[in-house]
Amino acid sequence: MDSDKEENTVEASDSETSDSPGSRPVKKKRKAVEKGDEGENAWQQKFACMHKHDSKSNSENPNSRTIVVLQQMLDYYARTDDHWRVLAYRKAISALRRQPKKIVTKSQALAIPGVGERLADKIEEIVCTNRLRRLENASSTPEDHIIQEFLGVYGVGITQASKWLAQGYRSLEDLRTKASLTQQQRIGVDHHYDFSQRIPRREVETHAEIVRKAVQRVDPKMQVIIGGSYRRGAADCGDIDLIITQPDANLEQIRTRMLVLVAPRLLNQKFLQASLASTSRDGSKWHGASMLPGGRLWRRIDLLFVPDSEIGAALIYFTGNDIFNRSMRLLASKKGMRLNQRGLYTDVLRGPQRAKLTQGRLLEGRDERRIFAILGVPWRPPEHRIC
DNA sequence: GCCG
DNA sequence: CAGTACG
DNA sequence: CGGCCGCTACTG
Repeated sequence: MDSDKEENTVEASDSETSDSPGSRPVKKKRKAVEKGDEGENAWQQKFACMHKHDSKSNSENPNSRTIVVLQQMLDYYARTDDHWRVLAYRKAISALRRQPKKIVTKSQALAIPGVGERLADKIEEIVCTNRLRRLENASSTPEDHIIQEFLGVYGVGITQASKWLAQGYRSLEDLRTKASLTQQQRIGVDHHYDFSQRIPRREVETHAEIVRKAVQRVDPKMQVIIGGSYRRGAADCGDIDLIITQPDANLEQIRTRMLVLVAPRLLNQKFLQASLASTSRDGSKWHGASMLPGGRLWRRIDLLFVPDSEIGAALIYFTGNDIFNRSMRLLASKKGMRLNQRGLYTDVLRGPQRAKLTQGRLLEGRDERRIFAILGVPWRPPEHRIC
């Protein structure tokens, strides 16, 4: 679910509210690193993670009209399963959002990294005519709307949506009554309305508090950190992202406690309503739905189980946003490293078929700031990681 | 779609 | 394995 | 031209 459209951040937000170990402003000698790398490598500036998000870049943005139209074009290509084109549009829109002035001409547009010949033409057309003929030719057929609606269901991607359309299903009601659904899709269809509603920031905190209470009843040392768009300071969120961690506990201990003790209890007391995806042996996540006591809406809630040694990398991953993460990971790989939700590693040596020859050496997993520093990315507080 |  | 999901 | 995030994690 796209939870970050038009991300409105809370002003003067308490973005570091939650008890997050590893995110303390540790005083270290990373000054040289930051100063030295910033601006030094011109090519590195091309990565979105190098740019801090400007909170004024949403509604009062001079290019907002252009962005809206390009976004519709992006949505169209998403429906046609053209994900590389979608990626290009996302990057271009992101770059456009950072422009302080309105981009009017093709040459102005071409000067923006991420905008090429084709998109520059489109930008100029949008500015001049206030519309995009290509979009009006391609979009708004009934089939497009149906695909769009199907894609909004949890567990439904472009492949399944297209199949259902070909089979003649035309509404969520059709799916609910006639289609063969996986368990996830069943829940997704039945609660589509609930899941499409935004969650006020305050409510996210309430959900987290209930989980925290349950978790600390098992062990007071266990911690709950709110991630996702909440940690980026959003005023409302698409879902609830919680990191469950504990000092001096490994993943297996945390997972076992969560799956054996905490989750069953929360299900029993009707806070957790349904499980969508749950780790089995060596995994680390729980996806499902929750509802406040006396509430009416089911909310999507994701739990991530994280050992202390990986909390820094997990915080980066679970804070996002997704474009920021991909940018960080791409940058890491260009520098001969790998970044995932567990840590920053030196590159794995690979043989034929990318088979791993060596495990790769862990550079950092615990300290969020150090991962930034090693990559040469100036520290960005969560609210600046919106690309 | 853009970029190297 | 393909499909879908998470940030 | 090929790469575009993750040796990501779950489901069926």
